Amino acid sequence: MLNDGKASGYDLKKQFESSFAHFFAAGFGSIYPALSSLAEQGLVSCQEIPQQGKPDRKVYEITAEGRRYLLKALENPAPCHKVRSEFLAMMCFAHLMQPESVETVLNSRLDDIERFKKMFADIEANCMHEWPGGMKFVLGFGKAVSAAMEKYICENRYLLLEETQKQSASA
Amino acid sequence: MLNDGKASGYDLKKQFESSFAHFFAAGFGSIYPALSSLAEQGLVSCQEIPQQGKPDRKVYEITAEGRRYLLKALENPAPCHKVRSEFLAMMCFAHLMQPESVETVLNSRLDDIERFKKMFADIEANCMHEWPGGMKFVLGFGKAVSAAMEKYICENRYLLLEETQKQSASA
DNA sequence: TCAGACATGTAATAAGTTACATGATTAG
DNA sequence: CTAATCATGTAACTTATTACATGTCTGA
Repeated sequence: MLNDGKASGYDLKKQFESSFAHFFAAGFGSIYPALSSLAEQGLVSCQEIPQQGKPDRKVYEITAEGRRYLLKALENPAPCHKVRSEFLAMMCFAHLMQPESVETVLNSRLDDIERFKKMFADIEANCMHEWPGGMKFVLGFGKAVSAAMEKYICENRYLLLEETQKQSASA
Repeated sequence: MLNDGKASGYDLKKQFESSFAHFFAAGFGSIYPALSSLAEQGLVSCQEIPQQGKPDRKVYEITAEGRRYLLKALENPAPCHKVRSEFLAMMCFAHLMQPESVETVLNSRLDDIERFKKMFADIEANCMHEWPGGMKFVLGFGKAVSAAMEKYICENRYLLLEETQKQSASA
């Protein structure tokens, strides 16, 4: 991310919460130690800007060595793409749940997707023009997958509810 | 998984590599310690079956207490669904890559998706009938999302390649 | 006046991955 | 004869999450 310009840990966190949110999570507990470690290795440099009332702002910038390192990292021919879904794990056992409980879970998932869609629209309206094609591709990917998930859930939720109904009727 | 019947760690691993592969990864290093810990807590019981030439087969079975624990765990109203994609992270920087390198990455992703699709078809043909609706929903979810990813990549890969071409032309 | 943005970090814990360690049987 | 399947586990290491710790400024 620093390859696209200087930033503080706080700035990066905001990116993780917006444009990167659909495929990569990171909290302060990962970001700050990572920046320190990168600085130690000489892959980024750090400029401290004194401030009143809050900790000094530390603005990080990628170095020439950092750029070389990034380029080498981009040579990985088969980067992974992993999903870890407690949601899907839970839905495997929908027949053990109360129908209202299944509804709640489904709706909360749909809400998450809705939030992503709003975020995508926001990003598209604001900062998309200044982005390279790669970022557009990645944003579009998120939109396409979100839309597919939403459509699938809406069209197939009956599969889950039928069974819990049967369950609660026999119980 | 033990709720659907007895199994050994080895058996569970096979499930993680087939029907669960698209939303939950686990290796032996996670499975065996987890089974031991569950047994210690009394949530599963273990029956050791002696064998020659290989370690005793340990068949685990869920206990009544384990079932109660599962039911309580299924009350979580907002289970998470996380994606961690080195693939998408890499594609953000496609403009820094060689066009052939981008092609390689894209094709390897497409191969992965193809493998998933074959696996889904296999599962559907074999064991699907005996499954509860939840498992069918989850399998269908995987199929829908895989299809959406494949379609998106095929229709939008030009976004990535245009830029690297420009890059290599100007270089 | 109260929430939220700004701004950094550490420490403890939890979780996950990888390598190591062993070895028979079976199908191609 | 070779690769895969069966079958278990531990130890070391890497990674990520959560809670803690602090405090100002701004807008509603």
